Amino acid sequence: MFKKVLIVEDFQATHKGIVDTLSEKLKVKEIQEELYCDKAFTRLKVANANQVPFELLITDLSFKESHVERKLTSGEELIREARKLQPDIKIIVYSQVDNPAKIRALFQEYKINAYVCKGRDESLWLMNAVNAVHKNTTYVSPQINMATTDTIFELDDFDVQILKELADGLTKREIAAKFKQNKITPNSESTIDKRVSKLYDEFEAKNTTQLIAILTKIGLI
Amino acid sequence: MFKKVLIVEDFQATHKGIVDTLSEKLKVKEIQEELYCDKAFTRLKVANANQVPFELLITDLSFKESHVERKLTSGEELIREARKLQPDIKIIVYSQVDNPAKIRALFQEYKINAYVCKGRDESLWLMNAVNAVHKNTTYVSPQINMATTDTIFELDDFDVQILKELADGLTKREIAAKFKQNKITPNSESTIDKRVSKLYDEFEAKNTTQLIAILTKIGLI
DNA sequence: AAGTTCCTTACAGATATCTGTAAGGAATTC
DNA sequence: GAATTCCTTACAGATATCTGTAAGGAACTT
Repeated sequence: MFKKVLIVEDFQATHKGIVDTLSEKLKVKEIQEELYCDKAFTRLKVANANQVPFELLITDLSFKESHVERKLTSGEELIREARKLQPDIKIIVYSQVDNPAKIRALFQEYKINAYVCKGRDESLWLMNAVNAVHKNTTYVSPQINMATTDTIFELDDFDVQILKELADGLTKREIAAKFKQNKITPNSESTIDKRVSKLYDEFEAKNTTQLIAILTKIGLI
Repeated sequence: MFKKVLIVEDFQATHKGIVDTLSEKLKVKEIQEELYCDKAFTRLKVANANQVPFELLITDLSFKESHVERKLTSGEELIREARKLQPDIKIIVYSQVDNPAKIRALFQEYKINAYVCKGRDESLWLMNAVNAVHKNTTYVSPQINMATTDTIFELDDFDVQILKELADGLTKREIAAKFKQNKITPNSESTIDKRVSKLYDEFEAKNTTQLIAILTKIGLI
């Protein structure tokens, strides 16, 4: 079993539950906890420099703002930096996000090793996740239906960029102009029209407003 | 101090933290826990019928779906029913929501007694909340800025109804027709135009798309 | 090299949005 | 009861959206 684990999570009350699971049931010896991404990353760096690196990182995705100034403001940023620093570290994400597309993106983009969704029976899933990751396999807690086909649309960067500008209130004409200015191609109003229309089909939206509402709700933009 | 408290929260790992705070620091004797709103409500009813009612209810707002069929699917519904059953029970909401408008609505609509936002130092805030409620005052954890004026716009039911239809992809013309059919007044396309335009000013949106994006993000629709 | 497919772009016509102006009715003030 | 204010509604003109068609270019197939 893992010997040295770092837990990063800003819900203090949740720490105890995780630590209990790890120490009592999984007999992990050294468990460190952090409330802030920046501090957590510092710990990773120090441990690495001292050649006693962490083997497993368990982190949430969202962290509330605070008076403390932060460089890393989200779990995703922490994961990205952790991967850069220590490519072989195991990473379990532990969050309330239950959107398959988002979770799939975490596996693809950051090569996370497991995803555990907060909720009932979470300690069981966390145990399963740790065991699976220790055996070099991946794990996703069971209530996430990764097989759902209705949300696997790949939004490429270009689409996301358009959608964010639309959500920001820009017209398609303005977006085209902005893209031209920023040398982003393609950049004709027509192409942007076409791209967005294609998204209507994929997400069964009738117009831009509904499309943005749908994507905002499932957290893709 | 309170003697009999019910905690309703579907994040199992969080239970331990809350229970520790209540039992060790606040010396609460009887603490019961539930993962489901329905079961929690049953407990309230039984305790009430047996004339040993709970004095304090601490509940989350959002509960993940599960295979168990549910009547009460959210903390808000549980709170509403609890208030009906036992008007004098103290209620502390413990959730990750940090939107002042939403929290204000909880105090107004359901007469909750305190609101604690999940996050760093939450156990301290929870203690403060319990103490305050015990003294018959209200409490809101400090990182929530209830004084912010930029989110206190009162969206009346009519506005919300329009916004939901827009987010559903209906055109304003269709909304007007639907309102006429359902005998909802006012119902002219023009009035709907005007209402939405007024919301642009309030939320600093340039068009419908941005307005819906803003309101969806802060969770008002 | 010709054919196919896919993407980008232009353009055009039908709808929808947004922003005014203006008129009428209800409630309130004076 | 006249004046004021607020809300609803109609209408009109300028933009923006949405949906086609069509042309040209790049990449790939045959």
